[in-house]
Amino acid sequence: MSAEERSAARGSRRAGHGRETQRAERRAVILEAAMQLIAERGYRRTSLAAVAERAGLTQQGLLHHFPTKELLLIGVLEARDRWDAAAAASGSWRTGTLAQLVEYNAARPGIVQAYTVLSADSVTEEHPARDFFEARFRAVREALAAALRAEFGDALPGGLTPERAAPLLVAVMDGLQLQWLLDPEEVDMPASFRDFLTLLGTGAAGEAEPGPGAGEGDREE
Amino acid sequence: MSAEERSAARGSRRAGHGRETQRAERRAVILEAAMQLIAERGYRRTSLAAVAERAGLTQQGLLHHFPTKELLLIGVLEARDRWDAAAAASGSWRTGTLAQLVEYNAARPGIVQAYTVLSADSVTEEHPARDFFEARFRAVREALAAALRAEFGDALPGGLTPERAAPLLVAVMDGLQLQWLLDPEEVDMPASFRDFLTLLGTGAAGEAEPGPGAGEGDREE
DNA sequence: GTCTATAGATTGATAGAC
DNA sequence: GTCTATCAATCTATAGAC
Repeated sequence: MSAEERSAARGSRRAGHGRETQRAERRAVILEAAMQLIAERGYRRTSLAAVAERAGLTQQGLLHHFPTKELLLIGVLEARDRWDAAAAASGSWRTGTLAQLVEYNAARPGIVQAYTVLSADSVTEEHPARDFFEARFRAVREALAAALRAEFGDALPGGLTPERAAPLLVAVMDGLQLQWLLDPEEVDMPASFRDFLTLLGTGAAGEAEPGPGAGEGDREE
Repeated sequence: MSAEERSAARGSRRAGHGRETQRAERRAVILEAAMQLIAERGYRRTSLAAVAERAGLTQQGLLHHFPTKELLLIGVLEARDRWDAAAAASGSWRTGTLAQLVEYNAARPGIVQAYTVLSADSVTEEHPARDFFEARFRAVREALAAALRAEFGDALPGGLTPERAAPLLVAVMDGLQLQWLLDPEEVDMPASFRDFLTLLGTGAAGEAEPGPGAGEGDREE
């Protein structure tokens, strides 16, 4: 009975799926639970027991998949980068894509919160994610500068070089996220980001004020 | 003997200084230690015992001045706002003042780190500093917008209204701090901020490119 | 007002049965 | 691969002597 219950709880083994797949699914469930909790409470206040409970196993079962809390954190960060692949991995960035990404983030406060809390937490001494974020920010700035250079050449319409615009773009995105998380009613993150693109001169300045009565484009539903 | 030792350890009571002053000095020492440690390790990883040790008293002595860890945190935040009064309290903001503030911050990574870690930490659930930062960001945006309006009227040279520029200014400052803390060699925070002021059209655009060979002004020594 | 002592809870991690 | 049981450390906070 208990064996059947456990088997059922894990989901019936589908044909053609080997143990590798099951293992990966289990890890994915754990990582999802960990990301949710880190977003809710921060990394340090998130206990392994709480993650395990939400993932539907015991703390010790969790430690079988991620031997330490630090390795679990790194797993979460890598998963977020995978999820975020459109922004971090491919070199095919354009400013329009960035505006879409901000739009996308504005609908997912949990993930944004996990990222905001973790990235700021990582500046503390000997934080396990410090190297990760340092490398990530550098890579993002470089990829962004390269993409801007490919699109606009040596200078953006606003006058900045791509290399000087890149850290500002990243800063605006992160800074707006913080204000928006604290006060979503007051801060219109996508609109503010479009304002910044307009300043840079890379934004679709025409689209910034689409005019009233247009029946297409911005509809949500 | 022990009474004399204790009296000596606290510093001899100077004439004209009452108990109130001693108490305030004691509190200031504790707050300084707490801010240092929060900057180094974050709020949650900072134990009361560690703060007490650095402040030169026991954990229980500390709890006499700040009955809970949360009240200590609030004390630190209020002290930072007092220290930061030039930026947060007075309504006499101008963009030149902001550039100076960024410059000033660039020389004080400890305080910037405490602020960055705490503000991001505060977005987590039921964080004791959440209300503080929500109110603070709102007040800063409003004061900034009012100052910009007084200086430039309904629209900045770059085209934005003061109310739309304000959250971007705050975002750039916070976002640059994060990147700079992680990688001070790579990120020139004051220069990037001046780039942003140039975009806004409020910056001293002439100073932005002083030209090579100038013997004055930007020297670091 | 500061101390010693300790309560009371939670944490990350290990050992070993099944 | 997941479980039960448990450890050792650490934390915030309280009680009471001096």
